[in-house]
Amino acid sequence: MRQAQKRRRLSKEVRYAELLEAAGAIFREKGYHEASTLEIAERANVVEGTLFRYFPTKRDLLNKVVEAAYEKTIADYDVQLQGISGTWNRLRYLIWRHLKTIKDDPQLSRLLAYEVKVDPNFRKSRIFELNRAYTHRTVEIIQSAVRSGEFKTDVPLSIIRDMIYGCVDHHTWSYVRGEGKFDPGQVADHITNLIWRGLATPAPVQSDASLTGIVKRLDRIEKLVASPNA
Amino acid sequence: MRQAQKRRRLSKEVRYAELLEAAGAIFREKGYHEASTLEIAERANVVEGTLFRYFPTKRDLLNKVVEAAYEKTIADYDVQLQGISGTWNRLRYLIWRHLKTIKDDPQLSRLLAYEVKVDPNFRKSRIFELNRAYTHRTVEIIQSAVRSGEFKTDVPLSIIRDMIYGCVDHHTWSYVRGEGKFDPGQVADHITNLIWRGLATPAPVQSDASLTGIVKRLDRIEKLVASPNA
Amino acid sequence: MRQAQKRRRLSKEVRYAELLEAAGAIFREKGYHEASTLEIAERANVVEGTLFRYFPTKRDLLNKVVEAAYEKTIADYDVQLQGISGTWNRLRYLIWRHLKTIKDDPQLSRLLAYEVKVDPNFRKSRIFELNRAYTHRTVEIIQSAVRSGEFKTDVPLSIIRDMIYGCVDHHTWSYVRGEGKFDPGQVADHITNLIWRGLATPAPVQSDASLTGIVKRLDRIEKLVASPNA
Amino acid sequence: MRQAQKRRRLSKEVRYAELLEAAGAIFREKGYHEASTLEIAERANVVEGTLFRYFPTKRDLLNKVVEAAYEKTIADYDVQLQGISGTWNRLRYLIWRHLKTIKDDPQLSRLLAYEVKVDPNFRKSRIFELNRAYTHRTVEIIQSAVRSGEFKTDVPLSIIRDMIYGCVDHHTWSYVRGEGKFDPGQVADHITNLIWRGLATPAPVQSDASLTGIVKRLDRIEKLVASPNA
DNA sequence: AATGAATGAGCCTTCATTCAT
DNA sequence: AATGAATGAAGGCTCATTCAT
Repeated sequence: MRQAQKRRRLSKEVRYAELLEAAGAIFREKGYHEASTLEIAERANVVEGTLFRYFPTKRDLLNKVVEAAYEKTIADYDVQLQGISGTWNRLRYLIWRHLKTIKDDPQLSRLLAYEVKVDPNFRKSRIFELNRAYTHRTVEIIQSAVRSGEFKTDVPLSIIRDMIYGCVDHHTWSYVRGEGKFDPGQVADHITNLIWRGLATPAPVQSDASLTGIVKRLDRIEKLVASPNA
Repeated sequence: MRQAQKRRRLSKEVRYAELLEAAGAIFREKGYHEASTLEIAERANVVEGTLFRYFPTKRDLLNKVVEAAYEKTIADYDVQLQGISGTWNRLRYLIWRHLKTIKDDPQLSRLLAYEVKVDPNFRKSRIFELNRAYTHRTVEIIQSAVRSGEFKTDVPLSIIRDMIYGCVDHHTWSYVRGEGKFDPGQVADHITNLIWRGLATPAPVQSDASLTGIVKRLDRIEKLVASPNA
Repeated sequence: MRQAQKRRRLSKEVRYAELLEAAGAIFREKGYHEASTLEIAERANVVEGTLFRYFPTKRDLLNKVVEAAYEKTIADYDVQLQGISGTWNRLRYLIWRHLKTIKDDPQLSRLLAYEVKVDPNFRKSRIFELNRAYTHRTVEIIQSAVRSGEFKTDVPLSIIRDMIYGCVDHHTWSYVRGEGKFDPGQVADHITNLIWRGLATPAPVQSDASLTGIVKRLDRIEKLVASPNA
Repeated sequence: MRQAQKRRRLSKEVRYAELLEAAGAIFREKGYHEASTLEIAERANVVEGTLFRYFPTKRDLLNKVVEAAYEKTIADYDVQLQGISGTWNRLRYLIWRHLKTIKDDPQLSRLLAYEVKVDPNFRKSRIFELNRAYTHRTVEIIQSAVRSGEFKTDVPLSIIRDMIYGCVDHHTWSYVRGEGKFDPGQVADHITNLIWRGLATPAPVQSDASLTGIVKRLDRIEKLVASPNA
């Protein structure tokens, strides 16, 4: 009762989480180099020494921060994707989702791009794997469109993937710096359209030209127009 | 003869150039933060103090390094471009040229993207202007294709530009890190094709009343309805 | 026993005090600019980094040194003053006390006057407040003498105060530089007399001229002569 | 005609004077430590090396600056004084004149007090001599008043001199710092009055045997006994 | 007589990390 | 398991002064 809350005894997990969140906040705010382990420790209400009992180095702490956030971010990714059909729609969802992630946590993106990826050991890190898996979904969509004959094949998939993610990076750059803005929906549409047009094989194959086909499609349109959010 | 090269007196210009090249080498090798002014000075065979007689801050030195290299790189740009005609050809040249620049001096690109652009004052710097002018040429080509009716207009030019440069950045990323490789010619072809197909209007603009005409129009409508912002 | 005193672990308070005393010694000896944080740290048997864990800047260290010494110096000031009555006696005590402070720690005075007061932020510092309170006692004594009619009023109190402290400063200047000497008692007498004569209203009022008055005063004189320190 | 004003060839004296005035301006503006020899040289339109051909050290340059200004300031001093008679008037003129000097060039006073006098070798410098001569005039006036019986003698002259100049220093301190103001005429009046009253002997020097005579003498004794050092 | 490039020692300060307690 | 005092190496930068030209 004398001296309040001295030596709060927390479980390893809780303390770990607190450190992670403190580090996340500071790193996001200041970047890696400008952040100091001292202020991170202070924010987590521990002394510096304790920090280093949980994370061997500052760099490792950064990696863990980004890793955790990244994992959380892409958790329900696949779930959502299962509910969406059609190449255009699926592609568009992925791109939109990526843009939204940046919009919601731009500093995380900055950390990933400018602090984590810079590390010489990046390719051996878990984040690299996560990132690979993350972007690979795009590739899969395109691959299956290629297999079904919907898309042309003479452009390597990696180029298409880079085009999508690279475009997003460039386009959101000033927003991430806190200087601009962007509309995830619009940008997603534009990118998807450009990619789609660039890849889609000429019309003949892709449509059913019979009268019953026309009727079916008009049905679909009617539904879409009646409830645009469905 | 005993103690060699004490107080080598050089003209301002020569010493400046030597410092710039020393700094360029060290920055390219280690990046901004890992480089120290001491080792840069040592490499240029001067004491640290001398370095600061030529460049007020380490940051300024970095900027000057990148600026000089950048300026040299884009010097004969326009000249070459004048000899090339046709939207596809001109676009492809620009992209190829950009890729080649990265291939020839990958570390410069890294410095530019990861150290220079990060500076809060970047937007006020000469490099920013150079970069703007550099990428704007692409926009101009597309603009004139739009005006001539060769290209569609519904995608903002900035998106197209970001798609090109973003794709290049992503695609060359591992090379820049010293871990991969790429073929500027091939990549340029692919990107140009993708963009070109995504934008080029179909040669005959048939507006007929045949069933296939109807189907095409329905295609367009459906897509529009599905993504109202497109 | 091999390598002595590696990582002597002291309590915060002790180390703080040791740093303060080391800094005090060096600053007194060399002044602010000529002192280096390195030698201060060395004198305190710590590395330079440790010094800056205790004091954010060199300037702050100086301020703390002077503040601590100053506070100690004027601690029992009021206590003493309460035991002394009569305008002349009180004034003389204050002046003598000030002179004695300089005699006992001349370098502190130099630091205060030539290093601390020079700081643009001096007026916001605690030392400024202490100093104000310190010199204000003199003003209070004179004020009450003015109220009781003992002193004339046409000279502003600030001038009188400045005359006292300014005279002391000038007179002790060479001593502070280590080049001269002075006798606090004598100087205090002279200054007090000069001020007193310059302010005291003409005699008539101040004495009781009756025989009984004379007897009373002779009594007092006898007592004083019998025990001069009473 | 090609390259304008390269290597202005000036006589030694002119260049010396230009350097002096440049240094004076910079020192006054920034003080000794904050001024750099580079900016002084630049202001005088010479290179740094040239500066050191005229003045062996930065310190010497400061001394010469103050010396020159000081000499100029006290040049017509005696001339003026010859036109004034009467102790009060002469004293008042000296004090007023000193105050005016500070008012006109406060930064010079600051340099003298805080940069020049601090130099360990100050007492061997010409400025010290000038300063001595300068303040000695006050002593002379008082001395002659003492000889003529106009002033009392029991307070050392140095105390009186220090009281005058010290009071002025303290009183003008905030003005010199750019924070306050003062009126030379008024302040001169007050100081002169205080000193004058403190020293002037009462007009009739009555040594009588009446009761009041006894009382007065008892007054003096009592005070002497109370403060034996007086 | 002047230049001006170069020096070099030193400045204050930062901070990830260690380790005695 | 936690503390927190201490480290120590390095960091960018300044500037009076020198001296080859």
